Amino acid sequence: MDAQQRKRKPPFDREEGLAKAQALFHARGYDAVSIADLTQELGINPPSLYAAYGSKAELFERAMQRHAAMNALPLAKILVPSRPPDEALTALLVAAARQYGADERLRGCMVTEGMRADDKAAREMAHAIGQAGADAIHAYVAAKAPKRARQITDYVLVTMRGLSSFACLGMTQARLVAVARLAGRALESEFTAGSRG
Amino acid sequence: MDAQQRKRKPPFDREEGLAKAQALFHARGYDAVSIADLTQELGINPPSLYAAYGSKAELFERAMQRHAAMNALPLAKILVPSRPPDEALTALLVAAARQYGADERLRGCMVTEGMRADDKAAREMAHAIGQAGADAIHAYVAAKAPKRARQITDYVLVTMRGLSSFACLGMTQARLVAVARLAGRALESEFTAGSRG
DNA sequence: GCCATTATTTAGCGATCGCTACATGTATCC
DNA sequence: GGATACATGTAGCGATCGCTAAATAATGGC
Repeated sequence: MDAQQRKRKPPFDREEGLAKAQALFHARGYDAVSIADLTQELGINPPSLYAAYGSKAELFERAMQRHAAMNALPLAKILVPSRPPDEALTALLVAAARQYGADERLRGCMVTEGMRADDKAAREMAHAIGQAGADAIHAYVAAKAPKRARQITDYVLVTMRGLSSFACLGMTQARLVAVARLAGRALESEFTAGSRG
Repeated sequence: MDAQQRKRKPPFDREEGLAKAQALFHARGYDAVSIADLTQELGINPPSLYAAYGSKAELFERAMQRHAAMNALPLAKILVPSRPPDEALTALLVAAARQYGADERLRGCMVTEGMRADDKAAREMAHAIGQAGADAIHAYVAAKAPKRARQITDYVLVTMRGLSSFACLGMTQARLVAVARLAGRALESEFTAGSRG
């Protein structure tokens, strides 16, 4: 350590850093991404990260919010009330399958997968963010089949959860979409008047 | 450390220890269970654990094998060739839903959830063990609808994966079973001669 | 009795975890 | 210029991770 001076880089781009963190968390999941991974990817040191984002959990939360804002499925466009509900929900499943298998590195649903993190705080953040989407689907279904809304919503969410998991496991987009289409067939007779209760 | 003598307990029961480890891994998942958790639960010290089971990953593998041997779904009894295949596969989904939601603490499928562990070795062990079940289902389906075997098998596995995840998230057994039954409806028209492909 | 084997004990290894104290540098106000 | 605010740098905190070396106690063969 001779005549070495400490150099300082200009302040780093927080939005760009958040985008990189989002990609890392999405690709590997909350628990498998360390602070060291993040600081290396963002090209900064830990104090800068904490000054900018507060903590690993808060950074994860902001990354999920960014993901939800930029990559969320267009529920409002897919679940239009004028559409036959079985067709609309099938379209939702297919759209999810497409997105979950679209990017080779960012597979599955970041929020949905986050719900199964080992860290409790991360889990709860993911659950809170995911609840909004679940509520939207439930509200749509309830308008079409009030008595069976919970079961149908459960089914759609379970299928999406399975699609996300298999996407993370490497299933191709084509196979995911084929599964989504087949899954939609279970809904075909669910919205006819008085069907099954 | 006065006149304190080192006392030694009798050798611990390895099978009982494996059972306890199995429960721990099932309840919390591979990554979230530490060696300290295991040694405390088994009432032993780390060297005893390593002498008996080799490593954390090997212990996990043996726990999964034990789980598969004792708690596996009775595929051979459910997927009997004489049964209508849509009915048999629905029964499989329902049986899975029942099992995944049966025990308050041991929710979901240990093997299936293990496939998503952060640790690579654990993931691969779970994948290898789970492959046997997937192959069995595929073989059954292929005997009934060779051309659509992969898609139908994918659908069944995705649904089971979703059921396991939601079981881990706390969904009641009744709701899981209802989802399984609804999921089965997608299969009703898949095995009629020449349907869709 | 006596040794070899086996299983336990205490104690701690090196690595990594999330996170932070403190000093150094730059920018902004006056 | 000088003071203040702030973001960066180095360095390292205490805790936990999976795992193990070395010493001690029980066991079985002879």
